[in-house]
Amino acid sequence: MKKLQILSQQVCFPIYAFAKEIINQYRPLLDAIELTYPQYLVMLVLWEFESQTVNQLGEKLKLDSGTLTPLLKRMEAKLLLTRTRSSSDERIVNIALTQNGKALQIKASNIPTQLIEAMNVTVEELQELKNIISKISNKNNKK
Amino acid sequence: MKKLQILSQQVCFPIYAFAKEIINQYRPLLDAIELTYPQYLVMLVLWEFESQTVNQLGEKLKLDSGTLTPLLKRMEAKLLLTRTRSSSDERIVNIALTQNGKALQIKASNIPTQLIEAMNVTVEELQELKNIISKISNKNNKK
DNA sequence: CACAATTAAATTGTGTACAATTTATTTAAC
DNA sequence: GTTAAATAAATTGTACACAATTTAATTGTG
Repeated sequence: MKKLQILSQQVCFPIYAFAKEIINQYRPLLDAIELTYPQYLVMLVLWEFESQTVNQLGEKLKLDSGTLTPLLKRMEAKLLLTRTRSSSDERIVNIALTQNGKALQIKASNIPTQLIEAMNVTVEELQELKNIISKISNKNNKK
Repeated sequence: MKKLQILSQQVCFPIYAFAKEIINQYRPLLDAIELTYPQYLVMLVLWEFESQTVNQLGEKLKLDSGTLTPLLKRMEAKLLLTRTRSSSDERIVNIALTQNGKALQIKASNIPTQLIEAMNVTVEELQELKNIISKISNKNNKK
């Protein structure tokens, strides 16, 4: 049993470290458009779906309102998006892109390619990684 | 190019989400011994190496002193470890386990097995994941 | 030997991440 | 139709994570 309590034997630590490494590789690219990685993820969703509730964003990005509310307020302050209470249901806050936010998509368009270059990986390798993760994740989502 | 700017096409987001998922799966197990995941990683290193400098811990865990200093102070407050300035080089702080810290290894011994059970994965799947990550990571470490 | 360069931690400041609670609104049950 | 249950965000509090700077000690060079 003791063998499982050694860092080099850990199977989860490399994933934790690799996820951080990815975010660190994104950092200089995202600095150029003044976004953090989680903020960039919000932009990806909004570029695709135009308008989203806080809940919808949270489901897609696996983040709760405790994380999203302040994050979205910072993005609102940067004039990237608007936060508007729904008139039909005052509990819901709708997040929508501003012109600024929409325009940013063009400036960000080369980031995916740049990241893959910076990480010195092939799309195939990342795809392989993605496949294994989704294989593992899906087992638990169908409960 | 636009296709690469869609969340579902992102290859890095699943890794980011999966890393968080792992930590969330660890949480209830680690709550029982009052450790966070990064604190657990520190314990793994110290169970293996007995004494480490802050730098050595940082290299192994890919964390800097800005993260480690307050984290180690919290662990010191919990009487798991001691922080002692090296007498031969006053810049260096040595981290060593207390009896409490050593004793915790036994209480933590079933966590790896419990985690794999909780995540509903096989060791083989995690090993496969680890292999791909190390294949990718190693390409960049030999510069 | 003095002093610049380097090194090791600590500090400061910003931004997640998430549990737990709170507030406000809506829906459901009686 | 009023109150209880449920829902959506926001708030509060704790703990990373990391860039940038600071502090203190050590090493290297002339």
